Amino acid sequence: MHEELKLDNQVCFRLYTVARLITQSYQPWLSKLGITYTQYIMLMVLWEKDHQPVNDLAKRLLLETNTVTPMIKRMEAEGIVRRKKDEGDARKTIVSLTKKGREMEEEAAKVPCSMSRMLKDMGLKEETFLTLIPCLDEITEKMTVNR
Amino acid sequence: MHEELKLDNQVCFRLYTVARLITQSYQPWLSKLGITYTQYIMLMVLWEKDHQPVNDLAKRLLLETNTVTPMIKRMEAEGIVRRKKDEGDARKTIVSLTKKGREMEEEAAKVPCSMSRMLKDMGLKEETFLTLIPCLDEITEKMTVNR
DNA sequence: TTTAATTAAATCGCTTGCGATATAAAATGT
DNA sequence: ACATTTTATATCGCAAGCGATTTAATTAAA
Repeated sequence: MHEELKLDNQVCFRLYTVARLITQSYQPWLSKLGITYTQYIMLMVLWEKDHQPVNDLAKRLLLETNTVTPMIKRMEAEGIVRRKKDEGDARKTIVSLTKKGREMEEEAAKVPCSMSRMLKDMGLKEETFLTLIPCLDEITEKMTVNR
Repeated sequence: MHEELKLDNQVCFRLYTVARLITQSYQPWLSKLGITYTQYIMLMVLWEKDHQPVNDLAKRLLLETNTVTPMIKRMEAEGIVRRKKDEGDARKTIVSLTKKGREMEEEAAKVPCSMSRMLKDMGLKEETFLTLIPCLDEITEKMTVNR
């Protein structure tokens, strides 16, 4: 048996699992809003700064445009965002929030608090998450230097 | 602006990002083996213990059977595993490694070492990952008590 | 200025991941 | 024995996620 191939020795499997578990636990609240987790983080980006080209949105979320374009189109179909060609540079597609998309921010603002309470009720301490942050940021930074 | 909705304040986004980035960085080696990351962890489970029902594999990876069944079928089509109904309990499908699947372990055993070196070359310290492990394990444990 | 290279989006094909549901076998209850 | 419930797997439909390629617009180069 190759010790290095044991699942229990894999950090990546742990990250993969925790990311899925946490994302799943957002669903009860997000489904009330009628959005997915990925759409939720996309909206966060737009609530912070409206009217951005697809490329900037993709860069911010560290996703490829071939993930973002179809996603934005689904959100457009839901009436959450609008797509319009940039007048200065016709290659760019500018994504903007609709009234509906802007108004969702109020409801969405309750989600982080609900999540915190739920995690706390499960017996998870804030400290556990605070320990993760600098490590995750370091990994992200080192793995994205050339982008 | 709702402070709690800023992307930079989201632990979950960090987890989601790092999990994707690390998984992606496995690809150069895994594509040589002709498998995906999820297939790689599935193989790890089978290399540890061959001949397991779909349900046990799913439980071990904390996935649903509706994710595992199609995946196993693709691996079967690749000639890596074999599926056979359990003789004692006809509800169960037992998944076993083929000769090809077993032989892949030798090549796969080189992957963790290559990954470690690559991460090190990026300037990431072993310590960063070791800090993550207990936190991730605690989260996984607390989030899966009722399964 | 015409050509070549770069950039921005979009399209295609395929694998995951998961909620919901279906099917069949086994276990349990009456 | 027969109906009910539980368990194990599979199927369906849809949203990501991403490698590879395409298309169109802009920029740089010759």
